[in-house]
Amino acid sequence: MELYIRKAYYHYFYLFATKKDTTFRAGWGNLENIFEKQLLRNTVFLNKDIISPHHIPEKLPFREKQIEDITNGLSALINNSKPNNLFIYGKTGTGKTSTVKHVLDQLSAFVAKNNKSAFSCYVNCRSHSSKYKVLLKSIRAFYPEKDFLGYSASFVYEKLLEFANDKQAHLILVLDEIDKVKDIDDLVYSLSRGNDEVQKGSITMIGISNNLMFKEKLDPRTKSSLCEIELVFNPYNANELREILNERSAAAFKPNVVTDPAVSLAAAIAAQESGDARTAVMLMQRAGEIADSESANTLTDIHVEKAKASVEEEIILSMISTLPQQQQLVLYAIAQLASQKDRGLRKVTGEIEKGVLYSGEIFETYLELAKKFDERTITSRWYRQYINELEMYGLILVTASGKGIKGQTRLIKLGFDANKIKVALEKELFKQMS
DNA sequence: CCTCCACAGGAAGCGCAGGAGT
DNA sequence: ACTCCTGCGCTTCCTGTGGAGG
Repeated sequence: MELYIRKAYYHYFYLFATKKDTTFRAGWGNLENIFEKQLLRNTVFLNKDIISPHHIPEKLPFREKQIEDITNGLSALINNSKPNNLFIYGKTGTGKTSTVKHVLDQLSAFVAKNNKSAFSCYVNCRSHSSKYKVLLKSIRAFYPEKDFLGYSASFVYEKLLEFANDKQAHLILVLDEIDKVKDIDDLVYSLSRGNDEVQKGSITMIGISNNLMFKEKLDPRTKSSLCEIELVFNPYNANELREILNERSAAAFKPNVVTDPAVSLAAAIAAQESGDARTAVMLMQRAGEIADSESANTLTDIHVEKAKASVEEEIILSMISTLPQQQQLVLYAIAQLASQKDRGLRKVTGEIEKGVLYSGEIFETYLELAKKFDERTITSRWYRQYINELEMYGLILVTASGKGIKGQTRLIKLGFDANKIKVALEKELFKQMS
């Protein structure tokens, strides 16, 4: 199968290479017109970037206290003493990263003005998931002209200390998603040791995590040195989300485009899901796109309602695309069983619900599916592990079996619409088969 | 009350990949 | 270039649990 695709690919390139001189250039004239048209097209947006989830706003409403706390924690370096390490916890979309970046921006502006020596470096530990990788990433930020790839971990570490010592610098390492670092105890120990060794500068860690359990798993010594100051970012409530959206909408959309019910609905949906500002912002952005496609002049709650389905789909898709293939098959087995009519009409806590499945029957279906797809199978033990993970991700709901059911099993229900998940999984699984 | 059922989930260990040390 | 080490995904084996049924 792969061979055929590769052949088709070459064929395509062959055509492209030979024909581009004629067709491609001939198309230029049209291309300009398309963009011209795009430019003239009516849009509700003023600046779309501001309503994108990646945008970091200058003002962070409802985070004044956290900003103050972080600033206080770091303020020691103004007097050339060593700041405290910080540990920040909060669910996704509660503004942890934005707030920290905001404070560091302010700090670097202050430092430049007042001739202080402080450097900060942001490391996302999802992609830099070991002590070595974290050190490498930070040393690159401090010596941008030199590449230390290939040097040993201890050398990179010494180089970091040397930098702090030579420049009498205060280094601030922001470790986002710090729970992803495998040898976290080692990293924290080294960095706090380093902090003691540096004479006039300092090394400060700001750990960010959305996993509260992570803290409990740490070595007690690691915990006490990393969590010198602890901050919790609570989820936004609907009112706060509404205000955030209002503020951003004012800059992102043209005046008098966004209606109040639209903002209220987007805030309500996001607050209900998790208090996640990212979801709220995504909803507004998508609603704007939908309004554009309808050539509407105002953005109403109907657009937001439509955006909800699309945003939800996107979240599901991004979630399941990161799952291992076998786990996708397990989820597919659940979706398939749940989408069968009148399947799993079972009593849960007194009430009859639809689509409630036994753990055992899902495993059997999974085995059949794997056979059909010609894939290897995992054992039932690991299958249970996968089920637990799927529950953690919120893709399925799990309850323990009670009276009326023989033996001890678990009742499993999909967290989202079965057909939507099925379609998304088919896309994903088919992609991997080829 | 005992036994069976239908699982849950802990512990140990195995093979592999990839990084570190030499 | 080579060994050694370690984390990861997974299997094997096992003990535990709560209800049905005799």
